Amino acid sequence: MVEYSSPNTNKPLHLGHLRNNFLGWSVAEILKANGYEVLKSCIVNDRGIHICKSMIAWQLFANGATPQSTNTKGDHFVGEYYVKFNDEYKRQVNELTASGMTAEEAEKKAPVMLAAQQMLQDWEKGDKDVLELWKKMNGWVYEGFEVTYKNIGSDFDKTYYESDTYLLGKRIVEDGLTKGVFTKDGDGSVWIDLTADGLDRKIVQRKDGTSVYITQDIGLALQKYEEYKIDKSIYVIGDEQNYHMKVLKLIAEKLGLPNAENIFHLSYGMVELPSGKMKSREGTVVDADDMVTEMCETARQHTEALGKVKDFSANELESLYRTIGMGAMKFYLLRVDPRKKMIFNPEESIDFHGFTGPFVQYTYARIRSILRKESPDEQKPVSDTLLKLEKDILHKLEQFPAVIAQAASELNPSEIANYVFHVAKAFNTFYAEHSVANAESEEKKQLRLRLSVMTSNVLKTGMHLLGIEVPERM
RNA sequence: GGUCCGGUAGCUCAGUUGGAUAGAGCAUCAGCCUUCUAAGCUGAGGGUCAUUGGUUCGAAUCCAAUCCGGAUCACCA
Repeated sequence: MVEYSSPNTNKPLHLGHLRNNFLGWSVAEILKANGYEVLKSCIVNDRGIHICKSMIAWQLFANGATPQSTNTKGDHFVGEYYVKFNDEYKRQVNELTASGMTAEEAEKKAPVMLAAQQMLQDWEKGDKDVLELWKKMNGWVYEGFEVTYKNIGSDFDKTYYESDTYLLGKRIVEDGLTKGVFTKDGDGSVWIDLTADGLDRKIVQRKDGTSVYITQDIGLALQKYEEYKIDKSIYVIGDEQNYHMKVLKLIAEKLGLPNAENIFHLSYGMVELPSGKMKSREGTVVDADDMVTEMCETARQHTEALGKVKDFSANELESLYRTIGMGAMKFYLLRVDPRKKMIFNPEESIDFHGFTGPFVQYTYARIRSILRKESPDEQKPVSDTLLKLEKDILHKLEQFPAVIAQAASELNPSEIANYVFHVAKAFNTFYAEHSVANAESEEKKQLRLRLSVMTSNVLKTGMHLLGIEVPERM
């Protein structure tokens, strides 16, 4: 099982989430290509203090506004209130410190923060009004996410909701207490001591009895196993959570959960801006929806400038722009080693030349153009000698199965991206030097037609493993 | 401070089970469209592989130290 995406329902998706989504989807496909049975799953972090924050802000500032009334996409609408909460929180903290409170005290006593904490307790108690507001606002976010997921091609076989799994987590905490894995402090909070394993003491339940982040993860780990008896549980989660995942696995082992040793954290690096890390709360994020729109727009400009598809219908054009725009974006995010952090400079938009998605797509379209005019004839003899550039292509093509296996064993789609680029490069070099249609002999022509078919198949299959479509013409 | 990750061309990245002149793409410069799509092809310039020491016939790759950058160690998620 590959768990990926895992959004919070308090803000829209950004570029970092896109890396996660593309990576998770691609890893799942690569594993399938190696014969594994794969389930794609998603845990929606739909409850918790962060959700309450946007709910509080909506109550305070919205005056009943809705996504419909403001004509805003639902996830963006709710995200605005998450930002408003943090603005108000900062303002209140400043006010309190100005009146003589220490910063630490002010952060705990700010009225909006107290209100959010109270709301979380009310939520866990099942307060009717709180639950109703929660459902309403999450509903808005889901409507927004649905659009984004459809755009970027993310899909899931199973979606889990934290609001369903946290109770199982809390039950496991109870069990752990009786087993002596966890201990309760004087104030009622529950802890696990991992100092013997080189880590720290970690809280698993707050003194007010509400659950923390890791509580639901423990519950989910068990639930996944009980439902599907999975033998490998891959979590596609950012490397900022390395410690958290280490703790999760350790706790699972100490609790004796049946699948503890199958938990694997596919840790990927953050996408950073030249100015540093993206922060939702400070508005320094590259929004996922904006990014998609921009890429398709850039694809349109390039396509129009080249003027090769003037006979396309409006629908065909729209679909082509999406194919190229998304191809450029996915390839860009998947071509580097997932474990490494990467820097994205919004000033320099994603390239369409060189080591890019459109380069590979272009090579494919070029080959299809040849094959529309002529296809190999199985009856005719094939040249039995290979020129250097023909041999180069064949040599590359032969590596495909090994590359797929390698990508699977490393859970690394960049292996595929690099490979597919080199195949395309080899074909283009050949293409500039030799002609297929006007080959020196009929045998040569047959050979080259077959090479073309094989190359186009490898490119198409390889790109599919990255979640990228290839166009017949561009 | 503890733990973990990283530092390769102006920029973004490959290469790290030790092996020949360290590779791409972008950017710069010079060429290539009367024949299958120039989103392409060919070539040039550009590197003390952070630094120092060690192991080795041989180090970008292994070891140690140092410097620089980042993540994390929350009753946030």
